[in-house]
Amino acid sequence: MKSTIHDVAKKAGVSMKTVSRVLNHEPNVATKTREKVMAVAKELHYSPSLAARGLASSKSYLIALLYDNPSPSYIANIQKGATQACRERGYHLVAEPLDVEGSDGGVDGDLSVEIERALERLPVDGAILTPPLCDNGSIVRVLQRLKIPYVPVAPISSHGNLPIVQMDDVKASKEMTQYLISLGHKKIAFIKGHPQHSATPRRFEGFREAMRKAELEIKPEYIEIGDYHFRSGITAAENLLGLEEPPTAIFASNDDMAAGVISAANRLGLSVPGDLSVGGFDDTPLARILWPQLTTVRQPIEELGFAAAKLLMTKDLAEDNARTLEHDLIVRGSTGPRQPQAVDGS
Amino acid sequence: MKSTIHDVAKKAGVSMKTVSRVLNHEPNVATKTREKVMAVAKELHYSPSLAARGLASSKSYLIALLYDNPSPSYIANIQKGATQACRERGYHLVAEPLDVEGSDGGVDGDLSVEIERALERLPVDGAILTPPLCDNGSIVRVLQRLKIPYVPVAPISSHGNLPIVQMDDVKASKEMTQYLISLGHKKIAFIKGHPQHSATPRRFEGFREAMRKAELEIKPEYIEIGDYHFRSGITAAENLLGLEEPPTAIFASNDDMAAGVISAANRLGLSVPGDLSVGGFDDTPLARILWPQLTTVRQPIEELGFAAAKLLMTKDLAEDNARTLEHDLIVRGSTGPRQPQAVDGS
DNA sequence: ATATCAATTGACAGCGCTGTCATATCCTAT
DNA sequence: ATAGGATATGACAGCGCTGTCAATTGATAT
Repeated sequence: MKSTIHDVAKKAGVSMKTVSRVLNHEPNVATKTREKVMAVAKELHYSPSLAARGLASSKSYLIALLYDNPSPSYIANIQKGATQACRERGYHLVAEPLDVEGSDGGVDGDLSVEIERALERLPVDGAILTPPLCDNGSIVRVLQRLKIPYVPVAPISSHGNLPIVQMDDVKASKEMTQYLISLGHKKIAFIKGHPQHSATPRRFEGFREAMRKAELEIKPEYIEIGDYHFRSGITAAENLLGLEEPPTAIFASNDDMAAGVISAANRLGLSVPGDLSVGGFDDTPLARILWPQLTTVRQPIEELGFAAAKLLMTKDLAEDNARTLEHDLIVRGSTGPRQPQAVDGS
Repeated sequence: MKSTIHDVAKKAGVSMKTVSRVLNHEPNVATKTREKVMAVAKELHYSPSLAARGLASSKSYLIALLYDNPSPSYIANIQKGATQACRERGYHLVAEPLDVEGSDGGVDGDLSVEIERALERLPVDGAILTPPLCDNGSIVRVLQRLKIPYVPVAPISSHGNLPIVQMDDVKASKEMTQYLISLGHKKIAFIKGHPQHSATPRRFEGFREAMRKAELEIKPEYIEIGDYHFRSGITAAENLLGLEEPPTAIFASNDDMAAGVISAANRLGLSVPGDLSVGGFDDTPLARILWPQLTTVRQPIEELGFAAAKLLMTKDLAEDNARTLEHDLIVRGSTGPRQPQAVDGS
């Protein structure tokens, strides 16, 4: 039933090695031979055994996606992009969820063991490291010791001169802020994310740059510190909107917190975007579910996954070592022009 | 660097075959020998090569997770459970997102080809089929032709006497309805999901059973048809709440629609749960983000993934052919006792 | 002590492919 | 026509493991 390279070789009247060459797109095969082999291979429904190939060439045609658990949709998108890239080249994506928190008490022993066991056994040809894993020393060390090439997605720090894929958080954040400013807002508040997260300082930096450039004051009381969760968005918004001179726009550095802001505003009887404009970041599914729908920044997540996988497979690992992909500012209903004080909309 | 079975055998003073036996938990190995081998293996950091093992035994120790794209969180949870099960047995999970919609115009040719190419090359030992794929004829056919064992997760139809894993939608829905009834509600509306989806009729059935059992009338105008999306929840709620005699509780058959209901209610100035109780289904992340948080049904998704993978690996594929896992009714803030008409709360 | 049988162990081939290196073929320049 | 070099092909070993089956050991019964 299942045909081997031997069958193809015999039927095509060539040696196994030649078939192998054709299948691997190696050079130095006569066009005629190549065509003949291709034809026979198709006819016989031949497809090479990954195991045999792997054993002989010590490659596995497998790429691991290492992740902890940021939002499910983030991972799903990375995974989608990566799988797509893999398909194009006959690779496959192996999912390896890790549990940084779970590995008791922060002693990084457990985690290393977990990942090591998983990867020693499975000789993947490369690994994609998503945040926050890409900044986890013990994981990176294991990878290096196992000599597994990896590509960090949106890491905080540089990884030697390893190529990384990322987006420009600073620029995106700046664009959102500038958009808010262009709507006439001057009193703009910002809600930072979790201090540990790599994007947090970058998103704030973008905000600052835009404000400075527009010569707008950043009042200290307009800067709140959140943790990327819905709840913290509510708290921050309550503080902000309780101020004597509340902001007319709030830029929350992710969608969940922005959702919190909208929720809080609604409860305080403020209309969005009439009384308050709200900007988010990430374009999660939530952004479209909210009412009004959220103006936010779409991260090129799927593209990041695609690029990471491709880098791993093509071993351009030395070429240019940071691929920055383009985001989009998605304008929806949660932002609008600043309303003149003390006058109701419409 | 990388040690082989040969190294272990030599160092332990036994044959390779014996080492192999120990590693595969085969019987008929003297306890003493087993321990000795284990010790040496650990000392040498030995871990078998999947490729070699696969080649020799024609098994791959790989399981494919085939999915289309219900919600990302659904897949993420299935994946998490499945990976966990895989780890316990030295297997790995390969993610294979498929695109049923995308395969042009519904001619199922494309999709078959897509999956076939992916799977012919990668001889997985089994596949987990998530909805809606498990009810897709062409996919099932490919799997059968390739002789790949598969376990459907929550399929509509039975698959011969193949084992499946599922939850009891009818029972869960009934419980939610009974809970609503126990709060004193009598005018309870139901929002159905997308007609194509397997769970839709089942969830409605549970609702009906509970209502019938409580001898409560199901007014035709209290039954709305949605599509599992937020938007349809809004529309349905607007219809329902615009009725002369509006319901005091709405049971939406998933969380997204329930979120729509809450949103619509808020906009109409109704308080939840004061004026209207709202129940959802799925316990998506959204359920905790809403305000008030949603009373809903937690599906045992992770457990389903775990069970499916385990079935595949242990080849109990004939034993009992439907594993029904337990759900939970999660009571949160969106439901409360029925308020006497025309009296405000507190 | 010896036959008998089960438990334990090992020798060896070979899974399907690719790397290495040798060989055969073709073309170009003399 | 012939050497020289490039191009195309093939023979063969072996990747690291497991299946088969034979050999050895130990235990039990006579």
